[in-house]
Amino acid sequence: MSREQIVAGAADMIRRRGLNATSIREVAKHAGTPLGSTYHYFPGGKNQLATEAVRLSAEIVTRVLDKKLRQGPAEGVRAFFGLWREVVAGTDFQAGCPVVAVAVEEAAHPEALAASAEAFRAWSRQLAESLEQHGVEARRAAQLATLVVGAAEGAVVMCRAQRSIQPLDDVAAELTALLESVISART
Amino acid sequence: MSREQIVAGAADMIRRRGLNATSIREVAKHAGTPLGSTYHYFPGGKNQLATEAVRLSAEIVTRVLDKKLRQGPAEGVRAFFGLWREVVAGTDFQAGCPVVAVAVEEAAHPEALAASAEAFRAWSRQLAESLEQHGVEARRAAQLATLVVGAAEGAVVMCRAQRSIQPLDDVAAELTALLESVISART
DNA sequence: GTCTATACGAAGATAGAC
DNA sequence: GTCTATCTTCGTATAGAC
Repeated sequence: MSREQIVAGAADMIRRRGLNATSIREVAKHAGTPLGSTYHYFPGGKNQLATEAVRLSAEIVTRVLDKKLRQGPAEGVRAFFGLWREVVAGTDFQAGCPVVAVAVEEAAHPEALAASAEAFRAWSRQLAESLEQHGVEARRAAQLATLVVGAAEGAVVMCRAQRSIQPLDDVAAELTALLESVISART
Repeated sequence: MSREQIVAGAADMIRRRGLNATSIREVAKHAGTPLGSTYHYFPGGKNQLATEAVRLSAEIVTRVLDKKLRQGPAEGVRAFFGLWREVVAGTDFQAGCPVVAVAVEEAAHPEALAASAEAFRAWSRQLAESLEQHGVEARRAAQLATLVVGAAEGAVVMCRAQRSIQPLDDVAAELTALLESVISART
């Protein structure tokens, strides 16, 4: 089983149960590799594994965003919400965002926390740049981008707790409307 | 040490480290009570303690909201963001929302998860009712209320990861502006 | 380089002495 | 009713046989 599959498995477990409930033992078992091998690939232990899991998850979202934002910020935001909707609904409300899970449980894994911060920053910046390219003033674009990322992440948490997709859909509806009005005003 | 202080201590540890990293042992030590006593007061074990911690935290916010919303939805939203700002900034980005922590780590604590869902629902409903009373149509009011709660919670997570209060302030600025425009349009 | 076996600590929970 | 002592399980991590 390849190294990246171990990381992907770890990311999946983290987004479902959280970081602390994800043991390296279980990650190894899930990947079909012995415990010792896992430590051979990840000498940094749990910290390293969590960090790479966050980075991998962040990159997947970044790539989708990068592609969709070429069709404009509205399309990018739609895709961003679509991604989270798929994760939450596709796992029967079992999974959320691994970046959030790591950020909430911080503590003994500083590098993983830094990777979380970087993920949020990367997504926000992508959205903000796209908004700027469509005429939104820089400060406002940054604010709106943060709002989109924060609201989506918060809505994912609410959806899982309430076992309903409605929070995500509600938030997506409000934000797409808001962004459309902001962009059309500047066009 | 009173029963409620044990719960308050647990809530504080949960919002800092997360649910799984909060052991009953440490909660007991922090409260100055022996481990056995804690199980005497909370025979349901960790599930019960987590559930009560979430409910207590939820009620504190509910009470503030209830009071501030009498001065209108804008004032309520301002207070809501103010609360979270105080928690995040006042702990040097160490603490977040215990309701989110429990929702993200789900797993073996179904009652605690249900309490989280109830907390989100209660806050949203309070905000939605206030918006309705100020002329916002019911469906829209519910959407906006969900947006406020979700965005605040997501921003809290981002603030902790990035060790910056900016996400919360950005989101608050956007949402207060949005709500003002919605309300003034209906007045 | 891969994996087995194990060291060591801490978790949830309980039994039972006071 | 209060607390000490302990049971059992599982966590991270490593030593060292193949």
